[in-house]
Amino acid sequence: MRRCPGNGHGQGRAQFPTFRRATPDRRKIDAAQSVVPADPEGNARRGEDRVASPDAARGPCAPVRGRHLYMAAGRVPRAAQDRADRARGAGPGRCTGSADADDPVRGTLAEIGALRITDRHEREMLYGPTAEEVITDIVANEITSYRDLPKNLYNIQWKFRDEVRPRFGVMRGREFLMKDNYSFDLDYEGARHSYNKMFVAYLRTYARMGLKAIPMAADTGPIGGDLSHEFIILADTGESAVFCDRALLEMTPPGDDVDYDNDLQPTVDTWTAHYAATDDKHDPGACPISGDRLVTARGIEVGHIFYFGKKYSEPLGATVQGPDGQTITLEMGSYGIGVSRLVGAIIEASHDDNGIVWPEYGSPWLVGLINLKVDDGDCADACEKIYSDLRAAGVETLYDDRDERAGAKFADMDLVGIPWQLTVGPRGIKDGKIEVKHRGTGEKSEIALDGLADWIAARASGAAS
RNA sequence: CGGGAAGUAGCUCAGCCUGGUAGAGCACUACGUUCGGGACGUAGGGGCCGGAGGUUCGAAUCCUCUCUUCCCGACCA
Repeated sequence: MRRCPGNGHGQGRAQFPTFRRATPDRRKIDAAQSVVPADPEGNARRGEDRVASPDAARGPCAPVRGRHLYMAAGRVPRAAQDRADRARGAGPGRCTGSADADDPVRGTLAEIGALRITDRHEREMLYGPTAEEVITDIVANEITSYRDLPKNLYNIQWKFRDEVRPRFGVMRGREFLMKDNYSFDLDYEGARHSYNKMFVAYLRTYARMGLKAIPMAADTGPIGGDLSHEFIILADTGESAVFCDRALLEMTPPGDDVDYDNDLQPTVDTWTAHYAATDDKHDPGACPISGDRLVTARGIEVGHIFYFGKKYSEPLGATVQGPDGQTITLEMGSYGIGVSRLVGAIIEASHDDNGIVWPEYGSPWLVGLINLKVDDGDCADACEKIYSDLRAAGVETLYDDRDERAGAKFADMDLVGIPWQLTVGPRGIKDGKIEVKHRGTGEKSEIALDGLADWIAARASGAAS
């Protein structure tokens, strides 16, 4: 991101998008910029994702064949939001920031350091710095038996911070989408197992998004606790310097055969056995590994997990009754993923000279459909059918029906980086065939229209979640 | 809150040092050719050079002030 020439001056820094300039090709950069802005009027046009000819952007009266790419680009963060909403079920998040300070339960929030403020009506309020307190309070009120444990609750919401200096687009803004998990266990062993499960799950989650995330021992910071790891991905444009053992780069994340009920400690141990530290923890004078094993790079933090025991459960009274009638104070941990910044991180880690290379996990669309000749009846009919079939199958699709040159459409589709490209042109459609291209590998093949349903079914079950 | 840069065409920039009334690429308009991997030719349109003072016969250019933006640091996912 740092080298992408955009609207920046001097150093050539730019906002999103974040792939670096590989060639000084202004056309790509111009196109990239057109993809960026959240759509100015796209809200009214939600639901269909088509690429438009520039004509469409001129005014409401202009004939609309499709919609300009940037109209659809607001979908990237929106898709993340939608996914989050879907995962959460309907309705707004339950966890909000402020609470009445006079509430006896909330009162204990002050004891653990929550910020006390007075609002314009001179009411005393407490600002919850994190959702830990709220979640803990919910559990304290709702969970009363050891039989309900262990429990793992999650909270997905946009968070807001008074960021001193917002920069790098979605990487560091005043608002960001965050997913947090909170584990509740009866004892330390259980809590440690919960921690390990999330540790492994996060390794796999990042791997599925095409990211090599390296767990690094981290400060527990304001959340507290005595066990914590940051998940950092390496990118030239990372926000901070990181140092780690070369061996970590060669390790393979756990595969599909992980059994989360087994003891995961050995797996965690192998990942934490090697040296890895961010610059604020790295002391060049006291580095335990030799220079030839030490990798110096830049990293982006994409997740942070904590074990913090009874820090919140104790003061907030999150207890259950055990089998012997004893009161048990719960052991807790929390596990966060920066969802919105992941969008930027993925692009940093996955791009080439032609643009973004979205992994299937994380891509705003799974399929890009290109109509090479929009005024050809056969092509248009085929595309409409394919488009509706894909949508019916739940496959998120961007349909490029602009009246543009073929080359421009291919290049734009590569730039946007959608994993699968379906190309419909007069040459192939005569024989009932369309072209399939995979963005990541560049491999192209022809498939028959008849067989498309199977292809769609495979895609729909493969990557959608 | 400190430090450093930049403001000139829709966009990215050159011109400024050595004052003489503004250029390039892309984008845009028209016509023709082209049309399955970001086409080409010809002809065009478009800028009171961020703002205000000052120096000068003359200021984008030199001086002063001012506004805005960007970058770096502290902080943080």
